[in-house]
Amino acid sequence: MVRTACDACHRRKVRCSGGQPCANCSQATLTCTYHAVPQKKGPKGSRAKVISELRETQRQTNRHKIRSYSPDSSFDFNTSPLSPMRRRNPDVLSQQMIDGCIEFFFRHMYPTMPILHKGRLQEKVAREIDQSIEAYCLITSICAFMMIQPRMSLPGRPVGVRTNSDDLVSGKFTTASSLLEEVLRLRKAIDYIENPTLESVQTSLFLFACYFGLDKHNKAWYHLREATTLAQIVGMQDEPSYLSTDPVESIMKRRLYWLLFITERAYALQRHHPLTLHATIELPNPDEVPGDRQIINGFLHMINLFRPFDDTFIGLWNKARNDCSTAWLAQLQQQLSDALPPKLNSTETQAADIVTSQQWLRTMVWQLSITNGYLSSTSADSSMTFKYPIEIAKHLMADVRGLPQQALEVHGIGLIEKLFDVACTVTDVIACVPLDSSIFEIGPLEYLNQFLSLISNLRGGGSRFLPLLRAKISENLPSMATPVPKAVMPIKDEYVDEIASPLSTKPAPLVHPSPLVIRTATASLSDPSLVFSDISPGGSNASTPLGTPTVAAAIPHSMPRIQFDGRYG
DNA sequence: CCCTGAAGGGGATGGATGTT
DNA sequence: AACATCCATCCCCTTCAGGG
Repeated sequence: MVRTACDACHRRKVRCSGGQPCANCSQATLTCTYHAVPQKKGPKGSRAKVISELRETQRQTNRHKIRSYSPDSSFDFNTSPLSPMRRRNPDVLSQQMIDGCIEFFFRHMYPTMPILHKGRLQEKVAREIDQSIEAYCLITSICAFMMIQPRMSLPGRPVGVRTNSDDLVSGKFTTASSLLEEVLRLRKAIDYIENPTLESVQTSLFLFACYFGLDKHNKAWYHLREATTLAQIVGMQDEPSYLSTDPVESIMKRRLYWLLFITERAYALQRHHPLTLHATIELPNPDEVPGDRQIINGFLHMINLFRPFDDTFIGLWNKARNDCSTAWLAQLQQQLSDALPPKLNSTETQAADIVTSQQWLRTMVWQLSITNGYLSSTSADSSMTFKYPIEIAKHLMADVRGLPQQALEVHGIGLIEKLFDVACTVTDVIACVPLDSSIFEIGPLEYLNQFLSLISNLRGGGSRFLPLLRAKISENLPSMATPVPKAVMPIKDEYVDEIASPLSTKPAPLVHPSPLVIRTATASLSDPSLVFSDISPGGSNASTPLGTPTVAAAIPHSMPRIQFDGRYG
């Protein structure tokens, strides 16, 4: 018996002589390949999977038999002539799903991730998916990422009948998990680390995005670092590497590098991680792809925003150094203001991310300022005063108000987390800084109400962040009468397909603020660094085009870890 | 119709691995 | 260590298409 049969012999179920080419392939003039990936052997998961499966199907068919007798037509799929090990499992990744996911990606995600060419990707699906494990992994990881988008429906499932939101959610998340597992399994079989391609980098980025969305931040960071490391192995940080490749690929590669650049910086801020990528190559050109002008302009704005958050800032942020100054911080705030033109030349979707990121980054700089004791109540530069976050909140609300809800929702949990970060900072300011309320046309508390209202209305985060924000507010501002925003719409379930949502009329469970123990800032204002040292001096949300990282960071570090709802963890 | 060869279903066998 | 379970290989056999 041969150790591994070649792909053709496996498919033909004939004895394989081994070797290259094997006797059968040689006789049949076939290309003899050994691409098939052996599956892991031995039992996995719960015991007696097959038996329980059989039992379950028998139970179901027995029940059906009573009512009607119909020929079973559910086994006519999956006739693709692939070796069984590489064969797509149509239950998990059907053609329909691939098409649906690609369509969704280019309709909703492309403006924030303009790193794939639609035609090329479709060609890859048609030609390469069965031939190349790299291509298969890329497409599968894209589909997994689409599956965790709040607005994405599960392709191929009848929407409506018998689908309640829980089914849909768990269906989508189960699908996403299977797809992720599939990618990781297949990747083990190829030496993508020693011989990475552009696809490897893209796949790692999508894996990061998936785990980010699933709130699994160790895995997320691992894959982000994998993406940046592979990018460096491929040489993406060197300008000359963009000359030799095919023009379309070169364009997408350049954009990918900059997307990684932005993403890494946002994540570094949120999670106190170091940077690996720097601005070493030319920026993308807005005019190189017809129709992409606006999108790339928006993309350039994002790059501009994150560019100042270099090793120096991150070093200070992570307390690896301490040589900052008032002037430098004030200049950084100025840079953030200058990074954007008065009128954004971008899509609305991007504008949502850009303005939120800008205000969020200002909040980060402000936090660094206060942590290092550089703020003063009398500074002429408002960015160096204690009340600055209230100004930030005001701007943010003004910027966001003009945008359609959808433009905000597309960014998923990431954007909501940024909003949450800013709101938390504002809460702390209101709690700790004596405010002369006459200065503000609208009271700062009103901004908090607006944040609550906004977050509760956005799909994809309300149920995770709203209770946290409520808890934070009631802990720090007990005087603020139950800060329930007026006209709160029922929080729509984050993952309910929009078509299906009219059917699931049950208002999503309003999560009550759990009895969180938030350590309140108790020190006096005479020592501002103490006051705010436990307000996320680092851990806030960053906005990432992928959605921004997370909550826990924005919460005082001493706070116990919170189970949000256990569904995804 | 028969002959031939390919396809592929069924299943024996055995290796690998998780569970007890 | 014994056992259960899953997976891969490949033999055996039936089916079927194409040529005569």
